[in-house]
Amino acid sequence: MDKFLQTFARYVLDKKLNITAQRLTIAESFFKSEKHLTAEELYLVVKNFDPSIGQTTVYRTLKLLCDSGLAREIQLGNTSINYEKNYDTEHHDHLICESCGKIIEVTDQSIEFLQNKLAEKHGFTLTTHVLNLYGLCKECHENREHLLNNKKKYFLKKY
Amino acid sequence: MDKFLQTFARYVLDKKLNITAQRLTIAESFFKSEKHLTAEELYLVVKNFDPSIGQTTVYRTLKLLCDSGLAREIQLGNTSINYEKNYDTEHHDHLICESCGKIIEVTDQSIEFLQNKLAEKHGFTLTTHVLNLYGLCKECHENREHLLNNKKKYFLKKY
DNA sequence: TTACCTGCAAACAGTTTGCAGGCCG
DNA sequence: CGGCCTGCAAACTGTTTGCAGGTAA
Repeated sequence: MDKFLQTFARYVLDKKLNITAQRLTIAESFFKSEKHLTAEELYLVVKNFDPSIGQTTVYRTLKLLCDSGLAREIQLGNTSINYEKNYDTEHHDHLICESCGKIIEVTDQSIEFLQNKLAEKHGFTLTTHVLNLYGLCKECHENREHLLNNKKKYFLKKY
Repeated sequence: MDKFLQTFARYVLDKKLNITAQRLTIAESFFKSEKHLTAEELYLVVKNFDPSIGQTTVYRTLKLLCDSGLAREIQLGNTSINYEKNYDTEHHDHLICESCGKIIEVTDQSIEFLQNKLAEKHGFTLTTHVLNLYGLCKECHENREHLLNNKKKYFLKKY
């Protein structure tokens, strides 16, 4: 973890920018977090540490983290931007439960391989990709069985 | 095309809503369009037909079209929501050029198959998925060759 | 000292909502 | 006629920007 802070610090210095308490606090909170946070969510976490930090600075620091390659923007819902760690980890895809919001990260080499082949076929040079699979997780699927039954009844009545 | 208008009209009536000139104009413009429009873009098209239509109505009608299953929201860039036709077409993935913005629609059965297997492995029941491949199209890749060379020089100088 | 950094408030873009009047059926 | 529909303006959300004062090096 400190390793990432150091990487971040080095990047900041390289760009002739300053290392500040705010930037370190925000970066550290980001590295510590387990989830895909939005700027808003990270702001709330950071504010617990140091209530004087404003959200503007969180936005700006997240942008810095992305520039440095340590973070990455991802699109999960249609609402706002989530930020994901982008170091020390393979690229991964997401299984997203539309009911409880749970997100499972997965990697699948054979899918990656086919994606590359597909891009090649169309003359594309890939830089990145997004694969989100939306649906219901096992638990939610079971809980919703009765809802589905209701829907079935509705259709039967209708036709 | 008229077929889709009729489907839309039937859906509207089914929901005990009214068929109005605005809704028909907006739906027709949407069906005619070849691209993935945003609400804003569709509004501009519609305004050519009938300048009295407001964007609020475009938003509301697009929502109706989604409810009816004839349209679908998709995320392409990080900015706004694009709407895509969702009828009479297979599901398709997108190859997106980050330079010129060109979008190529593709389908790949073997990738779909692997996605389903992946979801199954995690107990997920899929409803939909998003696969966007970002990169450079052939033309842009070639045009950017010299830019890449400049970057290389930069790195060599630095290390 | 000098340029960068920060928090605040204001601006902004995309989208949604409240409302008064209008139209469909 | 009654409830749905519309356009307008205003509200809202997430994000960015201008600015005056503060801080790193």
